[in-house]
Amino acid sequence: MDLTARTAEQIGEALRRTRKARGWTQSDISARTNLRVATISSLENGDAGAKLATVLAVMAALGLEFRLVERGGSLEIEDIF
Amino acid sequence: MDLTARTAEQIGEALRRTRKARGWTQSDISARTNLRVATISSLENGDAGAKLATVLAVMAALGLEFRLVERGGSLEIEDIF
DNA sequence: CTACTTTTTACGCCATAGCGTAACAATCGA
DNA sequence: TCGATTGTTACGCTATGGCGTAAAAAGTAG
Repeated sequence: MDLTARTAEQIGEALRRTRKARGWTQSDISARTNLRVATISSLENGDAGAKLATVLAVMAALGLEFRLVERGGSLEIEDIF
Repeated sequence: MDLTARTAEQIGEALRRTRKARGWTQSDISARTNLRVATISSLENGDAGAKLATVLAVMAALGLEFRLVERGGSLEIEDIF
């Protein structure tokens, strides 16, 4: 499961996929973040207008963190050693 | 240079670091994104209220992309093969 | 110390995120 | 097939992001 994202749609997809992988509902995320289910829904559907705080809250609830990497940079040997 | 981020502050720092590494000014980013210099400044200083679109625009200008990874998950062997 | 560049902050304005609340639609299990 | 859970959409409301514009503050080279 590669969770690379350059767009709000890709971030939303990644969040939804992770949530499903955890077996959770949007309501579960809502409870853990104090965000409304509607907000989670909107975010998962790729709302680019969402606030960074909102994204970070959901990420935290899912136990995820961001890594900012060079575009297309798919695991080079220097990254390992 | 590890660009892992869980907070708006960390994202801002990562963006600023990358920009400096490219030898660019906020004004350069502004030109490439049509965002105001003030907006770039605010973002680099950790504005959690920033819009996702804003973050993504700056990321694109810097040639960066997001990777959503398990918290603390620092390169496990399964990620390589 | 002085000019120039870069970054930060301010003000008025408009657009919209996320809230409470609620209804509606879609998905799923028995 | 149907009841129930889950997800999407809507309305009015308040708060605030990012805009244009501008000025002040901080950093840098000479």
